[in-house]
Amino acid sequence: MSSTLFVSVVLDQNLKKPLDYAVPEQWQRLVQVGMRVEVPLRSSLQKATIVALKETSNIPHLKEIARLLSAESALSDPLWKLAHWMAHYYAAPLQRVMKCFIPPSLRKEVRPKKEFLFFLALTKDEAITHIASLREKRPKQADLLEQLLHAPKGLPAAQLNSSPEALLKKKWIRREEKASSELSNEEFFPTYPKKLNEEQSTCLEKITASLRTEQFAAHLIQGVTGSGKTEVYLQAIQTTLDLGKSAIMLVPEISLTSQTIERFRSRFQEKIAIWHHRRSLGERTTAWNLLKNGQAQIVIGARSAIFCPAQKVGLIIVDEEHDASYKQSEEIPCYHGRDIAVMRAHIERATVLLGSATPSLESRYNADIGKYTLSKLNSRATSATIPKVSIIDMKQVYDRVGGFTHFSDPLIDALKLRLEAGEQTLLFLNRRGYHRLQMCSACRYIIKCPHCDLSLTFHKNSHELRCHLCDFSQNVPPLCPQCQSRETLQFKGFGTEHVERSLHALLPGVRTLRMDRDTTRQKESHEELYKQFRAHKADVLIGTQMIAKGFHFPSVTLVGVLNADAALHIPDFRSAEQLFQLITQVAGRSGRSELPGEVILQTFLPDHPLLKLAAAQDYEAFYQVELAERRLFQYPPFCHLVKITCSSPHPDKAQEEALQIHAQLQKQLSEGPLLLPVLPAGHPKIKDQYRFQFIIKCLKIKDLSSLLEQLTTDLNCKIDVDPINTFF
DNA sequence: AGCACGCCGACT
DNA sequence: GTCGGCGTGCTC
Repeated sequence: MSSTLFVSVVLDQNLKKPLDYAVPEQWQRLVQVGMRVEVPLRSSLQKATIVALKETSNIPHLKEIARLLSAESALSDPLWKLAHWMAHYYAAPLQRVMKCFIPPSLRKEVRPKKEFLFFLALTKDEAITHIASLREKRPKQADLLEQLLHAPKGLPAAQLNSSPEALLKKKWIRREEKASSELSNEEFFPTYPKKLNEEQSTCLEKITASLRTEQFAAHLIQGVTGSGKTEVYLQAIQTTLDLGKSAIMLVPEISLTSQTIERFRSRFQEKIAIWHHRRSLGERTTAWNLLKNGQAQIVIGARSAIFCPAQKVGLIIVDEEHDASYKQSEEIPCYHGRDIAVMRAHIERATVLLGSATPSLESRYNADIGKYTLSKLNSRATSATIPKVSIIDMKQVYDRVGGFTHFSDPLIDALKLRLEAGEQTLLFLNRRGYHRLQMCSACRYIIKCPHCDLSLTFHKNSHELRCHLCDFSQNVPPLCPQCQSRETLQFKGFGTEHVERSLHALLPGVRTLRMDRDTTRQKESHEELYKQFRAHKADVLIGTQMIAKGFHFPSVTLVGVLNADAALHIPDFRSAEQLFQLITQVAGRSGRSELPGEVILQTFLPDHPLLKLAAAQDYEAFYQVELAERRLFQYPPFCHLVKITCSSPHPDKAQEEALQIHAQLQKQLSEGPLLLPVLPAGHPKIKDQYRFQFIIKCLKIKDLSSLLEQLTTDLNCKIDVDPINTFF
């Protein structure tokens, strides 16, 4: 082993550029790329990761590394390669990329979460005596003793009514370390592999074959809702484990519920680690360690789970690969979890499995040109049939009723039938709140958020106006803020709250639940609502996007989409695709067991070809039409897009910066990449930041990366490679 | 003149 | 991220 005199390190704190340090003699043979170290910076010590070993450095008078924090590299070889690829492809500073690979749980050196259980250390009689004597002067201690008296199996600290210190000191109670929740003794009712139908087994055979080759292979499973994709996943994972390798499974944020996890736990028991952003630092450290030392061979998580240190990765699954939550758009690096998954599989010589009922155009196209192996699952695995879909022309309804209504007659009739039959209904409306905006009828003033360029939404439950971009809220003003007229505010546009209220007016006694961001603010409320509806505590579930995804409600037989055309008004190349996926997904909620399902799409554009395709549930036809459009107008998958956004509290400055970068790129770019003009973003102002942006089209990101990388270091802008939308 | 505040650049 | 330097603008 040669000795290293200098190293480049990336600091944990937000410093874009790597810094060089000298290596003290005793460590010169020990240092490695990926090691965690502590280095002096100005007057303090900072944690950092070594990113390069050097024999020379251009910087004079280097300071020395202060401490080695790990004995070896924190990242495996493949993960290092992946990190560098990411930094290059997404034109992101290595520092930001390292943030993904070395999450806060490691950077802060959090110890794995320890949970304690508290027990009574006395006999029952002793306890009762003590409770009596404590009751007067130390009521809290008495309460605690009493609580533990009734809990012979012990209680975790979180459930104790008062702090246990005093009683611990007296040795009246004792505590024991609980096995970490990851490897809990909780028993899961084990399930066994199900018999596959012909489509499923053909698909699984292809996957098994590529798993055995131990070479990179990509599969796309295009399977209608209920076609049994998950069972294929489960058996593919089993094969992976049998080969002595580990598996990573990505699921959309929203479907990471205990239902999903239990399904996997009951098949694979303790070998599973769970990885997502809502877990505490301690829990994540536990999961990380289990994977790192090979105790867990399966990890299930949202997009960030793709960076976890699973050993010897053989299989990576991306469920619902078209789902937008895989794309990180707000923060740098703006990566796509699915694309990282494919690249990681490539680097690890693993098999990657993309699954969806409505694959993204990109993935399906990759299958068409032979990059991915396509397997179709067309038949529903259970006896369930594909639901009947009808389109209702709301223009006619409007003319006949003489005004706006949420519910067309066919929808009301269908609803009533379900109520009588004791079956359930989903109503989907992609807007929350009560009224969308309020306008003064005297002066036409629209009440806007003071921090964003967006009208405020009226929420009836909390009786306030709220901004859906920054969560600012205020009371409803008694006068028009502009012309001071009284009682001239008109409310326009309707959201889920209004639908719920109207439904109660229409069908008195109907039991409803509402599921949108307002009712799912608390941590567990999402799952709580879901359980309630499944337990038939309500007849109708009204909700936004989030009710479309992944849930299985056996007794839902009707789905109403109240404004099926909403997405068509957004000027974005992906609108059509997103609408098709959304309608297919909502429709998939209906009739998933023996009962036949029905879907009603209400729209003001009943003749729109896209809606007809969506109603016919004809993915192939949709794909051909949409692909032709993309080819004609040069959009992905026929090119790559890069979105560059500049923001500033001053509108002129934001625009100025964007124009400057635009001009600079224009000058440096050769033929090929195409720069579209600088425009205000779809939301031109968010949280007091004005935003200007432009799009670059190019055939290969490679042609752009070196230029973009230069932007990240010099200028203040956000680069989004392969953005999920071009408008917002 | 003296100080508070915000902006900006450097940090090895 | 965090610190310090610098310029602006306000107060004493």
